Amino acid sequence: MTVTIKDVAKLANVAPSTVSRVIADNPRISEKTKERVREAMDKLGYHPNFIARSLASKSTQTIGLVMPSSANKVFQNPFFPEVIRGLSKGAHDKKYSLHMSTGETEEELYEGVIEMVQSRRVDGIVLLYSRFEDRIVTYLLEKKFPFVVIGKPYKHIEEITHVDNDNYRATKEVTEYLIELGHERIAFVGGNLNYVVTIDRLLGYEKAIRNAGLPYKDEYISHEEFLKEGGQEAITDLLSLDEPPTALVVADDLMALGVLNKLDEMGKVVPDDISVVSFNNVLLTEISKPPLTSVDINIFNLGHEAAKNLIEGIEKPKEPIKRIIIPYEIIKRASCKKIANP
Amino acid sequence: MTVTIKDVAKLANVAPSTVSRVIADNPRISEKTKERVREAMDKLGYHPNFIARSLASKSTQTIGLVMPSSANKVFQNPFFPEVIRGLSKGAHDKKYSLHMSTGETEEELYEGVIEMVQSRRVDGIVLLYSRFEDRIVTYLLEKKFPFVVIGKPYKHIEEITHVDNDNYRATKEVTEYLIELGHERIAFVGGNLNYVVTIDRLLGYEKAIRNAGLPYKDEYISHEEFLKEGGQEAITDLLSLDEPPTALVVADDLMALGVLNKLDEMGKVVPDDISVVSFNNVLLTEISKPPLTSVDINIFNLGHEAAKNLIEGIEKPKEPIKRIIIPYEIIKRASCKKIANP
DNA sequence: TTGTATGCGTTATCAG
DNA sequence: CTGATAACGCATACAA
Repeated sequence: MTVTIKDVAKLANVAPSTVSRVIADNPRISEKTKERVREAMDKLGYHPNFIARSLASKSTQTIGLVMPSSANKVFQNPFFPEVIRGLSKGAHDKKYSLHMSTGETEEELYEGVIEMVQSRRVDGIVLLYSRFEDRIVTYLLEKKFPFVVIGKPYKHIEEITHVDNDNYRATKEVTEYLIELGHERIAFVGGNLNYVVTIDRLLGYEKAIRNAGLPYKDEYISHEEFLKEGGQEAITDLLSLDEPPTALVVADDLMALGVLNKLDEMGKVVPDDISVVSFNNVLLTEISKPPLTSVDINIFNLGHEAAKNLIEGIEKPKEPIKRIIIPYEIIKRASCKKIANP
Repeated sequence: MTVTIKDVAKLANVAPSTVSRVIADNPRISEKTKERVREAMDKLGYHPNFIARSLASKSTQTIGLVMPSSANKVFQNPFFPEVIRGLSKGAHDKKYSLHMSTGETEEELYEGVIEMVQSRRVDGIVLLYSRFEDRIVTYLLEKKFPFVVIGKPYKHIEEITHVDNDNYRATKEVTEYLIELGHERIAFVGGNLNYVVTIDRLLGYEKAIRNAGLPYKDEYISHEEFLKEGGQEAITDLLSLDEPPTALVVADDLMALGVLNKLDEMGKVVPDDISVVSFNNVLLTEISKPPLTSVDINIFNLGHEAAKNLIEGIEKPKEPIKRIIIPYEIIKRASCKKIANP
């Protein structure tokens, strides 16, 4: 039924192994027979069976993707399509393909990873996020299974190849930008504290505040899950302080959109009454009202480099652990303004 | 190094084939030996090798996903994470996993599909969109390879299992809703005409307009690619007509967001000056200003049913072609209003 | 430069 | 109920 290497061999009057070598473009085969074999392949419409090849060569040319559990709202963040686009490109460049781990809950996700590793379906894994105390990381480390994380690992930084932005510096810089605009009451609206990136950004914010000699107040720090639900309350709380902030550093564009919405509801005008900066620079920032000043963290490249370096690590197991820092850029739009009169 | 079925067999004092049967939970094996074998598996930390299993059983338990080319901006639409969530659930339910085809251009995408099929990496394919004259569909049909499309196939509807909404009726209904609110000048802002869904929605719109005895004007129909670029111009054009529309039917939430933005820029207030309805009901609709009235097409279920039915088709090849229609629901928010005085 | 033989880890087909 | 043994389709060490 299906045409195999043997059929090709027969037609081309060579041994199956020769056909195999032609597929691999082995230089020790003469051009003449290569040509003959290729003709036979064409004539029969032959295509190598990836499964068989994988079994024999013990390599799947596939990388596994681990996303946050799909039940999680984070999943909806436009960050993911974009990072996948980068991963896809990086994989495709080296003829790898992508396998998605599936799972609704944390538990299912973890099992999915174990399954991928044990059943040898993938040659390596990319974690699309970095959180505290991640059992998955512990497991992969222990198994010595090739993987890279996008973001900064919580622990074992020296042992894990990762692709990250300098979120500390980026946040420091963007906070300094607000300070330069004359703001002295700047609040930080962070996301889930379980993600390492949240902490990095918080620390950068703090550094800028302290460097400028401004008071670092706990009331100015809030961590709300996401969008509608909590994010909204956070804003209400912030604005009802005795000295409400005049500027907000929001850790994510999508969250910032929710913030913008809430501010509008409360009758606050951005940027006249309050300035807002956020992170990621996804498509939405351009079409929000007003367009958001946002830190472009170059999501595509995060994915691209992750795939590229994972594959290098797979193919050259002696490759050292790497830390790749992707540059960021502050994209100034219309959501920030010099403070009127303090 | 790696522990195989043979190691388990040796330890449990049975034949490898018996171990294989225990894995498959074959009822003809006595509980006693099953127990013994399972103990051995545990003790050795055995895990079946998926690749080997696939080769022997000629089934990969994997379904391939075909998304629009990643260069395309459509890729950024929150529709995709959500539909993937559904697919993921549907696949996971039946112990299948997901393989992503990668590719930046149409050409690469097409090659990716051929590769998936020929190399037998996947048992079936889900097309996450439906467009005109899709070579991929033609190819899969010709190869008689199992696949389902999300959306309505352009051709060969009777031969392709697909999961869709009744977009015609949904758009008709939502347009009628605007008519009931007193609107008589209603424009349609559609997306890319290459997608079948765009046409269905346009036709539903037309039907409602004609049913109500309103004039169907070409000037009220615009098709712009996406967001910023063209969508913006479309709005300018519409509003500079002699009889500008008082309501807009926009074919996609993300596009609607762009529209809202442009309207705001032009000093138009939604819904006081102009009403807007859109489609998909993604997360963003809630946090836009104003919150958008949107048709919830139940994206998750589109994906879930697609996976479910594809797998059924794979496992029972005699299964008939199916057409699954996912119900929709109009979610009324704050972007529509009774017309003041015509 | 090419062919032969064997193995990759399972499942499936026979027997018994 | 269980055990040999032959596929599955390809890669590779070893021969020639």
